[in-house]
Amino acid sequence: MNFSVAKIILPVAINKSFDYKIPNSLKLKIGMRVLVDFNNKKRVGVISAFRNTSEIKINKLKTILSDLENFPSISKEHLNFASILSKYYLYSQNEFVFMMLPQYLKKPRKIFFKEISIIKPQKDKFKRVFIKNDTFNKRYTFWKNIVAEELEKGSVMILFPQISYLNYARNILEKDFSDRICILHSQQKEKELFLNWQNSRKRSLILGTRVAIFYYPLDLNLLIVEDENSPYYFQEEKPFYHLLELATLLSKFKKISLILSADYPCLSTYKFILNGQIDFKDNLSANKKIEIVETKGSKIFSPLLVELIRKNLSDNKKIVLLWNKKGFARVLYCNSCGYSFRCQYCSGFLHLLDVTTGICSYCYRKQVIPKICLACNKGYIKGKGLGIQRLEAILKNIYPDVKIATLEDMTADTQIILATSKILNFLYKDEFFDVGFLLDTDMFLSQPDYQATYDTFIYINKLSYIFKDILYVMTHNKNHYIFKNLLKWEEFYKEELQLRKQFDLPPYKKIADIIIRGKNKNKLSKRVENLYNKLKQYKNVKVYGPLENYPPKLRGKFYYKLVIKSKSQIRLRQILKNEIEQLRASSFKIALIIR
DNA sequence: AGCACGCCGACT
DNA sequence: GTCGGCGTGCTC
Repeated sequence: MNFSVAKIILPVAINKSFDYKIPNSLKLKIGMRVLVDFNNKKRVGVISAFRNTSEIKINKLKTILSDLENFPSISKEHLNFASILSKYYLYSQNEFVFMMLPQYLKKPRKIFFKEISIIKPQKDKFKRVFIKNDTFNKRYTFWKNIVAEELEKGSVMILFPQISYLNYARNILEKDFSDRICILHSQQKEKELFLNWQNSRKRSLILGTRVAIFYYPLDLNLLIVEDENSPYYFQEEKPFYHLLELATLLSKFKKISLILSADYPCLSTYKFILNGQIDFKDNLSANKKIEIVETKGSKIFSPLLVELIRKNLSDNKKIVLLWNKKGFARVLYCNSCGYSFRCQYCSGFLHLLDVTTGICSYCYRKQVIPKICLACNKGYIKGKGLGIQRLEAILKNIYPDVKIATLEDMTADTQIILATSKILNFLYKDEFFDVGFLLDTDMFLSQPDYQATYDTFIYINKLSYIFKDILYVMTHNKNHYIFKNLLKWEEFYKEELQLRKQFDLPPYKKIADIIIRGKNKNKLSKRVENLYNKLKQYKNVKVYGPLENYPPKLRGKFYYKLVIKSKSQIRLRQILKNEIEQLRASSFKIALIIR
């Protein structure tokens, strides 16, 4: 049948397609890219449907200018999935469709594809399994055969939290699947990503970061999320999705299996494991050596620690001291009038980067710090709070003959290395150290965030893989419940879940932080108040606020926060979608964190 | 989303 | 007077 009108999806932030007349000369299919005149600009659009009538007067319709390909880049199924996603994420179907197109295809290029016939494998069951083991290598040996089996019938996608991890895994997987591997991540050049995308359309093994899920091939047969507890899986900008959610949605939509693979599950996954919604395969872990050392007094380098380090040095061990604060001092103040240096654009204190430079902890703007206070003209500027650089200086005093350096500056003969949590990247380099000392355990535990204990648990356990001999965990508070079950993870998880339940926290209740920023503080607070009153009217949710966000001022803009709690994640997303979409065309910007 | 249009306040 | 920030409405 010959249709006269095509519905075209264009890259705009509204859930709406636009009707165009079809010229006789063109053979078009759903999902094809075409060139159209939209708002007096030539834009690439994607055909979503064919009609013979339009709600717009036929003589007002413009005509499609040209086709841009011989074979559709987007399938009907992808259009459908984009529509499902738009129901509760802060993006329209249109925007999701364009997320599924590589950048190269968003431009008006005419492409001739080699036609490929894709046979969608017959799948009819959504199944989730969690595979637990210490390292990627061990987990891989477990699911390698499943990948090989599923590749017989279609494509497999494995997602990684970071590009460095992806490259590390690629080296391992290439030995088994070299001819099938396609890599997709956001830092590839336009052309490169397009070529990889093209290769990945059929019977491929795709390795990618979180963006890759939008490029899934039609014959996708199995989805694997590696290192599933990684914080990198949360997209902190629009459309604010968590990859685990998206992976679950896609697997359900396509009725395929989802393998979650990590050293430890995230708490919400563990809750699903407990109630039987996720299968669980635990493979015995290696024995970890973690020792909790109670420290007393305010000195970081207590006599006990000094001796412990000295003993390990004399045994010729390579030592890493872990301290997660950079720079020299954390707060700069005048010892006479008490004036403290803050960033003029943000609300943050300046940290001392080197002898004369202060740096804002939020915007990284640098500022010269005078010796004498400019406020009272007589006091000297002093620093409070230890940064890793100051720690290095103290250490060189205690051990004058020992080679000490930071992780960035270390050489082969460095004996004591000072490192921040960045050291976790060594997990993907297969490099190990002998002995570790976690010096700032208490600071991790006292973060004002309900996730602090869980995050510390994961941090300590991940750290322990890096050390061949032992990881010493220094604390003033040995009675904290985290230490009771540091090596018995299920005990820890059960206790943590119980606390979360007791205090109405995730994964029992879903929480959204709505963060609104704007230049005009008064107008902003009125707007936030307004939104609060609207949100309050919904049933079965609790709204808190408005609160000043932390930091309350950043790069010259003010930040307010509303917190909304709900039992149902979907309901929460729908409410947010309703209320926040209306605020789009205002001078205020919104960020969302949903946990 | 991006853009034009129209309204109001502040200031060469 | 007019420049520019911001709210509103439209795009086939």
